[in-house]
Amino acid sequence: MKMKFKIKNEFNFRLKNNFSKKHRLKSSQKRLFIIEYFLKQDKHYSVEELYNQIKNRMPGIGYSTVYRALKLLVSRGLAAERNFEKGLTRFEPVHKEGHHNHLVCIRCGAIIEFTNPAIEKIQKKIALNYKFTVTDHKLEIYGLCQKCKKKEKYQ
Amino acid sequence: MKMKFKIKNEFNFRLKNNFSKKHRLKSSQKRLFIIEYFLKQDKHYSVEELYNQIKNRMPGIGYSTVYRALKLLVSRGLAAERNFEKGLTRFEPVHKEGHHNHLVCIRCGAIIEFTNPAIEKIQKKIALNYKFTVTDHKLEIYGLCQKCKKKEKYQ
DNA sequence: CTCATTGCAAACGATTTGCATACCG
DNA sequence: CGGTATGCAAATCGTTTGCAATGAG
Repeated sequence: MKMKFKIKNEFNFRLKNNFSKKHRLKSSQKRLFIIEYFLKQDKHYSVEELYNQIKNRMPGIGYSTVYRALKLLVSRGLAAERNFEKGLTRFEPVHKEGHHNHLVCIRCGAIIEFTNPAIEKIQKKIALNYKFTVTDHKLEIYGLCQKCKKKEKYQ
Repeated sequence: MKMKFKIKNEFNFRLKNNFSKKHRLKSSQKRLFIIEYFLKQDKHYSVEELYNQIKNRMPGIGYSTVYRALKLLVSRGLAAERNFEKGLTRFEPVHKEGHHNHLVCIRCGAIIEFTNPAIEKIQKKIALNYKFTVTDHKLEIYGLCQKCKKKEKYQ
């Protein structure tokens, strides 16, 4: 059973181009499934989390296959690695520019992305000030989300 | 040979108070040496880096002693853990409030701290907007520092 | 003396890799 | 067929801990 490669969106388009053409990858069934699932979910997965979810939907899959698929996406600029918690890498799909900011709930782990032009602007100014050429940046605000705040109250 | 505990600055003052009194730690010679060295240098050390430097100055010291001294500082609020690179924890002295922002050179690893009231303000606004209670935040700008930019040119 | 601290080696958890096998075009 | 992708188990790397020995008050 082969999987047809449909160009549903920009992701798949970029995948097709980058994978098949540029690097002559054979885009196996398994890899495609992992990648599509990951991109579709659009969450911040650790390798293990993604592996567990994929495993249920496609039994027999190996941890390293998931791991390597994610690494592949990173190397092609289609995913980014994050280190919210120490000792654990999370992967997020790279949709577009500007998604470098996160609100992270320290209790339930919820992650909210946001963009803010004002902050971007200030960052550029600061970098300029120190004569830095910016390649990347990230802003993370840690705290309690609304839900967890309420829970804390009644404990 | 015993080491006298002099109150040179706020750090030592807090150390003395927190360590000796509150927790009845015996502040051994080795631990004091590590802590003083770490605080004086005021850099972003990994355990290993600090260990290597200390080892030269105080042979026979063990890795875990350095590790535990750093953890101790963190638990007393005198140091903070950072995860600039993945899989590696760096420790920085906590001098005062507001030092949560860093410029990190991706080539030479140089780290510059900075504060910016405007950014702090915007962060608060964003958190409020999502009904988050902020406990911590960090902003990291990655790029090439002036020196490394020049080097790149002539390679 | 009593309890904290230390060094070592071993345990740990996440990440990465070597290799034989399966898969793809 | 010739090279890529996969699964497994083992290697790696940073971090953490158990424990017997040492040090401090």
